[in-house]
Amino acid sequence: MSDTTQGIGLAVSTVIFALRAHPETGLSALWIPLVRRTRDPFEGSWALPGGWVRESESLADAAGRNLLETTAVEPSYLEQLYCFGEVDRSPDRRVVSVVYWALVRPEQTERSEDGDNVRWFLADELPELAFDHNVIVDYALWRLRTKVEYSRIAQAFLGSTFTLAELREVHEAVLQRALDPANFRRQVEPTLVPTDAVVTGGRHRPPRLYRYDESISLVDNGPLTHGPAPQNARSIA
Amino acid sequence: MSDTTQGIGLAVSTVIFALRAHPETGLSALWIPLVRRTRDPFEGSWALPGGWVRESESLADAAGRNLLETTAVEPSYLEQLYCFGEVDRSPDRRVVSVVYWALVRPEQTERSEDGDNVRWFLADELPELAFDHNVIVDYALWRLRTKVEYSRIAQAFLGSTFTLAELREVHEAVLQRALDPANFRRQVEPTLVPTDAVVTGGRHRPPRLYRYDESISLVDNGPLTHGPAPQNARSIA
DNA sequence: AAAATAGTGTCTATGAGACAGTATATA
DNA sequence: TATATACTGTCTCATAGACACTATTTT
Repeated sequence: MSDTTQGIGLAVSTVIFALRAHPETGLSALWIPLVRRTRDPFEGSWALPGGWVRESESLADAAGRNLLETTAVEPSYLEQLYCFGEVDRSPDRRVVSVVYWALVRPEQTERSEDGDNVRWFLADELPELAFDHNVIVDYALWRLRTKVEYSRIAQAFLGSTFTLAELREVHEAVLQRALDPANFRRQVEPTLVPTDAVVTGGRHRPPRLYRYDESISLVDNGPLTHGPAPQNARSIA
Repeated sequence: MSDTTQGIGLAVSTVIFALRAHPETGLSALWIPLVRRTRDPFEGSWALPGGWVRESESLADAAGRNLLETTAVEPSYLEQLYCFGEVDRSPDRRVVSVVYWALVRPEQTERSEDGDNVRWFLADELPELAFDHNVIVDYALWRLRTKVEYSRIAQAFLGSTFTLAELREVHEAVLQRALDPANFRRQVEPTLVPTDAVVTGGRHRPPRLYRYDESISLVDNGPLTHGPAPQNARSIA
């Protein structure tokens, strides 16, 4: 273990997911914000929001800060995705990127409208991105879709109360297939707390509002969720 | 995104698992090799094998190289575990560690006997380690145990051919509980290829030898296993 | 009453696990 | 023949999915 005089740059990038209507089908779909690069390499290309890690901040903090700076959005869920460190992934100097993925609620994206340098894209219809960012997004999508099936992260897309139909819509948007309302109810209802409120105004029987069961964590990430040490997931209510 | 003049050290560490008999029960158990630190911080403490990432090697290559250097062992399975980057995890300077975990076969550990600076420990009975390495091992153990239940990585602990009893013993050692031989057979046999050979010499009916089904990958890591981009898992036959 | 969604009941297929029973080697 | 493990058969229970049915609101 010799001394370190590394010229390796350490960066953090974030794949931010939000749900919005698909412009054609009208159904909910996954969107992610990208930033336009203003310098080489890949000047003019779209890329994931990111930046260098500061010496005084943890990786998760760097991800949160950068996310806030570039898209004015606070996540309701944030988790480390993977650390990308191939030698040639940046054409000039060596860069290692710790990538996080985040889920945000619709109201959290309101302050972040499309500008010249930030634009929201359909996650499944991205242009060619800078660096290896297409692969990174594909991996993040795979992780999100896998995790929605065995955890309760879908709730991070919704507000503090929601109907079962709304929660089902989130699952359907992420998994890109219709789910049976009856079976879906039986699967998720035990993990929710019913409120006394219902939603009136529709032209049909008013559905009940539910809220999170705080005693059940959204995901099980093993020892990393508890304990004093590095956190890999944080929920910001 | 300002210029980078980071003083952050980028290191790679590896949690290496092998199966050996438990000194008391005699059953197979998980062991990991640790190295004794020869300098501050934590001089004299045991720590995970690791070192600085060189500018010309990928993270996985750095893990493989370091593993070979410190324990003279080549892994049959190697996967990125997590990137640890809390600010205060090293008492002097800032260090970000990309941690890998590896599985090795018994014959692969023969060249790596215990010395003054390398010693194998029972994974569930470790002393207090340097840095945050106890947390890291706990997380690696959790990941291994989780993954054994839904993938076929257990085979990476065994040679090219093996009996169902041997494979079951691996699962039992990792999961720390007995498994029903009949049910275990039905679960894993469809993923194996039977050979014509059997093992004679025991005082009972000779069991058949099986080998890997190469057409089924040991794990499903989504887009990262395929494609041209960063690999997060490699199987070295 | 018609329409639309909320919510319940129930049947079937599948897989995990418990455990009895049969097969084939060695001592 | 005794014994030990290999291997097979089968029963039960829990869960996922398909889908029929009832409930309750608005128009």
